[in-house]
Amino acid sequence: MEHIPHTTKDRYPQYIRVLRSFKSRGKLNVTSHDIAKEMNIGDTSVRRDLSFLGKLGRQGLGYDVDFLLGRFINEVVPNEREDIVLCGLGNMGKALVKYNGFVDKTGEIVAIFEANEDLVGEFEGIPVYHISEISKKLPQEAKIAIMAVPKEVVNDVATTLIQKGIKTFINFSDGDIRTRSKVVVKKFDLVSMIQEAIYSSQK
Amino acid sequence: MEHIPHTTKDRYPQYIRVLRSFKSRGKLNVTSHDIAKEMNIGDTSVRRDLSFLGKLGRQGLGYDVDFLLGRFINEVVPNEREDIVLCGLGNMGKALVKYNGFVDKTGEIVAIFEANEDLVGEFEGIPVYHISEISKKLPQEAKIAIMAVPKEVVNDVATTLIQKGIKTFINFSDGDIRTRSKVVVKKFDLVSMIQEAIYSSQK
DNA sequence: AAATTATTGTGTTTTTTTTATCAATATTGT
DNA sequence: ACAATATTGATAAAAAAAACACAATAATTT
Repeated sequence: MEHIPHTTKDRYPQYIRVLRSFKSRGKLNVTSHDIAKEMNIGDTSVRRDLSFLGKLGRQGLGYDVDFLLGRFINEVVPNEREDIVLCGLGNMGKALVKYNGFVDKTGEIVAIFEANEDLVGEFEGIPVYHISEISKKLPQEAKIAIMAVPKEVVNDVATTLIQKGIKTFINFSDGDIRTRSKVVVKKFDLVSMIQEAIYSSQK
Repeated sequence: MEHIPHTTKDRYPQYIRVLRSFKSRGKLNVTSHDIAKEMNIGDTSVRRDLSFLGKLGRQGLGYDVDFLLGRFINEVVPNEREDIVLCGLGNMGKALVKYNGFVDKTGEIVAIFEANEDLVGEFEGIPVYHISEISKKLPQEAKIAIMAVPKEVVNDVATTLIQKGIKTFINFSDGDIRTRSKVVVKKFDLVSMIQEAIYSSQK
């Protein structure tokens, strides 16, 4: 296949976000101009980006939202559904479980690990194990972990998970995950979010 | 001043994040190479980016972490400290209040609005008002709102806030904020985070 | 004190990305 | 059926960004 530019690839997740938004508003068809406006780029760039995935539009009419969304999801998240484990069932952990966002079959939390014995059992239909049981109970297929544990333990928990084969982390803990292993860590950072929001308001 | 490239400006928040990370690790001095490695760009790009803010480094030695961080914060968040209001004190709201991240004097939650009467009073030292009292109790100086309310009400609450002068939203609600007003909305999106993490692991 | 090493800041070149342009084509109105 | 309008996809041109290369300079070693 022809080489896809780096900048184009970086925009893929944003396309999904924008298309989901269009879909949720009941829009069945979009033009490159519609998408471009929402993404703050030029419509030519949108058409160019899309062209790398094939001839997806109809001249004179535009693009089918559902078709385009499916095409992007297939490109960004090829697997049907990822098994995700959650570590930490405090306020953040609970909020994430309840977060009504696991649409598009991207992933599903299949197990929760928590230090507080009182919470062991089940939460929202998902099994909750004690955090000391990670090695024993970690689902085989899980490759992604959401971390919502206190910063004091985040590195120890991560180390155990890496030993058991976790390759990708989404870190909601205050602390950083530092490791020599080649894993992907995506950090949630409220301060950065606030700073970026302030910065955007100024521009 | 000379024109600062768009890509450079977009990297500013990332510089802050990386420098905070260096600082937390006790690093007092960094080279353009150190920063570049952490940001996955070339060291020449780092030096070029920094050069727009002045001659900040010392030849042969590198850059002072504290000085550089201060310089960036001053550029991205010029005000000493922003007053922030939080709407919604469910699991997500509570987690955000406790989030140990309001360093660097970026901002502070000064008031909370919540629909559940039982929670009205105080939380972690911050006054909690009933959500119906936004018009009456919204602090004058507040320009930023963190939204952690259910999707059913997020638009109504946002509308009230906009009328009272809020210009910037950080939206943790499932629902989107749709408005004709020119406000900045930064959306937290767990699905996108997961998708981006999966996508990064593949590359 | 001279040589060596490390590293910044910047002018220049190369590469990448965006924008402009337009033929092709689909839809809609007359 | 024809004209007008809308919009894609692709090629070419322009602009922007990144990488290269190196003089300047600071610290360290011999």
